[in-house]
Amino acid sequence: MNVKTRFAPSPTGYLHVGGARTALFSWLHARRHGGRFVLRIEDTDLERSTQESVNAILEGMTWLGLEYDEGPFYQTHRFEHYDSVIDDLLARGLAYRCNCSRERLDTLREEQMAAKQKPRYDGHCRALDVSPDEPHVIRFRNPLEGSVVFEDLIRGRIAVANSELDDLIIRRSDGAPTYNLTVVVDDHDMGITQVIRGDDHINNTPRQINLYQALGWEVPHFGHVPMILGEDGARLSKRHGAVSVMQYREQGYLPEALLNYLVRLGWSHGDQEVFSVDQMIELFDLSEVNRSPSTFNTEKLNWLNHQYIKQADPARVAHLLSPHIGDLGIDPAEGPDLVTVVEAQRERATTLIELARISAFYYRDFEDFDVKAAKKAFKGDAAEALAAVKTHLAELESWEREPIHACVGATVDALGVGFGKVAMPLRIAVTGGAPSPDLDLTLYLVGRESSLRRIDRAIEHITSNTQS
RNA sequence: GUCCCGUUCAUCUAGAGGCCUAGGAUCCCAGCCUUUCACGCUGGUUACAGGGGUUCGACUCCCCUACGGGACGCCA
Repeated sequence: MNVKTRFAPSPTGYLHVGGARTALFSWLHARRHGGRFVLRIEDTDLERSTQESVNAILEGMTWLGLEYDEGPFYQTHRFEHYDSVIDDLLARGLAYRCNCSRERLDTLREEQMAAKQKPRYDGHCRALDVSPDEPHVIRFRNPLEGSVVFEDLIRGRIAVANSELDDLIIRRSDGAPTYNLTVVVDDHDMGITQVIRGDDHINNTPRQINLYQALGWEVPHFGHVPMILGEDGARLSKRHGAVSVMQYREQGYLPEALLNYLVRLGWSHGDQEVFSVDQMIELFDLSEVNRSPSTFNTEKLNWLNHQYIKQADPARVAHLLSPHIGDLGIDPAEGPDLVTVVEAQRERATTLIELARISAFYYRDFEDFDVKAAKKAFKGDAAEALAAVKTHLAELESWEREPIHACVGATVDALGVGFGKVAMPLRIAVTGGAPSPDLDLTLYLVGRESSLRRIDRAIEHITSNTQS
């Protein structure tokens, strides 16, 4: 069978992580089975849909690398088609006009709630033959008896009695079709074989299946993925922090890290934690997706991002890092090669923002010494040690790692002290206390001029502090 | 309220009746490594929601309860 899946967001906001994971699962299923992946924009709600949202969703999909084979299709471009389907249902008596007022519907709902019943339309207009000339909506004539049973790809068997369902509106009084109709028409027309979507749609599925059957169409398979909760156990929303996929890019996350985090949320393959996209495609299976909701955990995302920053191609990381360096007001061209800096610093940062921050000292003098580091390093004879090592460094013929290393060693020998007595103050003098790699590499990258200048600054700092 | 769905460490999860004195990962703690910070390595704390069955045996199957979530729109 030719597999075809889709992602069908409504453009009423950005692409959030929940939607992104649903899209990922859907995309993975298509890729895994050599099928096709369709992007469809469900914009039948004219009030809330915006072009900016469409752009934001497209941007998020692109950043994550979830490329689609068909689309984006827009439901607003297909209204004529939906109309013909609705007219057909009407002609065959499978739908009917209803002119119940909103007031009547409201009181009906209230009465049913008061009577501890599930609120639903009572079928008042079913046999009334409302005139097409007066204001009306079109309702689908849902079967009254029996039940709808389907085998969910993730949840297993789900059964709902038709007596629980009511006659849903498929065309509004303004003539616009509604979601439950358009989704069925589109999934059918586009040849979707597996409808993979959030589990907030589980309750819609039985009524949609009734629609498929009324239309004489083959019913696709359904897979409802559980939702993502915030750290407090409530549905993930803005108040939990970043929910937009693009916010993660801004905050210095790598797309493959987010993807890896998302794929492991509700799905696993034994004890494996790190998956390349190719591995996900090879191993992902809908039947292994969990049935319960999972909580979004930024700490684990951070760990994964750290892993990816460490193992990714340094040139690529440097490329992704440069805008963040720029945000600090630094031009990476005016200092050591950014790729080399990335290689030196990457195991010390969990995000690109952090990487930029701890790498700033290579490019410009830091403002202040880290208080704790300075207190620890600048004690005893630190000023003397710095003066001594500066003299040696200033005489160096070539500013390379080996000579720098030898130079520090020579100073240690000359002073007859432990290596740390010289190395510690020197490191803090040059870095200000930021995490840094080998001392000789650090000095080499910072450069001779800046290093010597900063040593002077440190000596000044120490003497002024001890005097006061 | 009614219907649908769910419930293993703080979090993500493994577990398809005996392999479970419940495994891995994140977080946290301790130690090692070390010229800073990290990386890395070693070790540690922490979980089968509760109650009934079924069975020689249940985290695994069934029922009930509790708790959590979703749906109940002329939103999607």
